[in-house]
Amino acid sequence: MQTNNTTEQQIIEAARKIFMHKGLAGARMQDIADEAGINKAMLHYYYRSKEKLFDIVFDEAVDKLLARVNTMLAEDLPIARKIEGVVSFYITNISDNPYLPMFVLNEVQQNPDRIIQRFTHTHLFPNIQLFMKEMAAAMERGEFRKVNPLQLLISILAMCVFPFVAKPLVQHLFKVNDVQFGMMMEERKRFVADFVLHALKP
Amino acid sequence: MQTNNTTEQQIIEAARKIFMHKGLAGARMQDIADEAGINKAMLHYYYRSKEKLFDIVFDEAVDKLLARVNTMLAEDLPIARKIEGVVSFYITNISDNPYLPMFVLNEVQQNPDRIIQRFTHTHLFPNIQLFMKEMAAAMERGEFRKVNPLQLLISILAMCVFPFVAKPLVQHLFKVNDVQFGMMMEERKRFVADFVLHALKP
DNA sequence: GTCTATAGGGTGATAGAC
DNA sequence: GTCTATCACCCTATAGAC
Repeated sequence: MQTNNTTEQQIIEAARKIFMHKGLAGARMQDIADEAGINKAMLHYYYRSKEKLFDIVFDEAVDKLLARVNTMLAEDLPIARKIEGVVSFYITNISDNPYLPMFVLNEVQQNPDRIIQRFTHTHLFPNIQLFMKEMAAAMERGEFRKVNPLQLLISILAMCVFPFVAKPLVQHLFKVNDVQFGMMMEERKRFVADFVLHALKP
Repeated sequence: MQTNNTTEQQIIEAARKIFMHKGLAGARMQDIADEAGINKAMLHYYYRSKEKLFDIVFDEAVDKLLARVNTMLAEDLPIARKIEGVVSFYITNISDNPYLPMFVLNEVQQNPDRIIQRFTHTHLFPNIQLFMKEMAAAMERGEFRKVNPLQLLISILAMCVFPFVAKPLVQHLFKVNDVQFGMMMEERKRFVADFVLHALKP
């Protein structure tokens, strides 16, 4: 049982790496087996099918992407601090898994039904609505300039996520290696927070 | 020759639709043949292989995505007007082809080398650099608040492109149908331009 | 130019020895 | 639990009749 647990974990890690880079359609069971250093038959022994293995990796990815940001969204902070917190948490989170957003967005497009179930299961949506209401309230108080809260939310998300989705393009066009890209994203935490707060100044 | 031309075009249009939605790995030659209403063998008769057919569709997509924005980047306008123009052109352009950015970004990640050749062929990069220089100059004049021009450029791009990349998610989470999404993107042109210009106020 | 039939190779999944 | 061998199917690509 002790090796069992390890092998299972090795398979999941290998599957995560392969699926993340190649997607469901592009990934091969042989690739995953090679990456895990085991036989192809073992994959089916532990996880019945490619589809099941993918579901596990995908669900895990969505949870990882949202869990920490979700808690930050619910915290009791002044709205400006909360924006800074969400931006910082989100960029940190994705920096640890740079291929995660592209992976999720791509597979959502391929199979929208899957995500409907998954995203509904997490308690994300209430917290997003809370966040939007707090921003709307700050506008009413005159603390923020009045803008469409949904457009604002999408913009904040966009500025955090997009650089990673476009990572290969950014790296090529502006000749930045992985280390430099990491530094750019670290700098970006302050940039995005400042950018948003300036844009919302009355 | 007259039917020849038509069939060729039908194939390209079918290939574009299928490749856009399913990607290179996910698309099947049978899908494209069905979509074009012809036989599978015809695809190979007109375009030797799946790869060649894909290359044509992909190159065409990149050109479409960049051509109009590229000219706008080079125009002689005050920087604030140019930002408004770029944002408006870009959102209009993508609205006509909502799956285009996801398609390009996804395939760039799968095969970075392909894009290196393609993006270099267009004259995009000089115009991007011009745009960044003009923004930097506006900062020097005190017309704009001083920020990192590269971070700024990525942010503008992000706010234009990301909504389309995340379209299925946005539509589900906020219960917007295709018509409403179209209206949101129309509204977004002004939102993004205002947001950026406010964020850059000294 | 357009079709049917099929080659040739790969892929997910399973059977069965150890 | 782990491996080899193999099945059954699917996919790209081509040959060849019309």
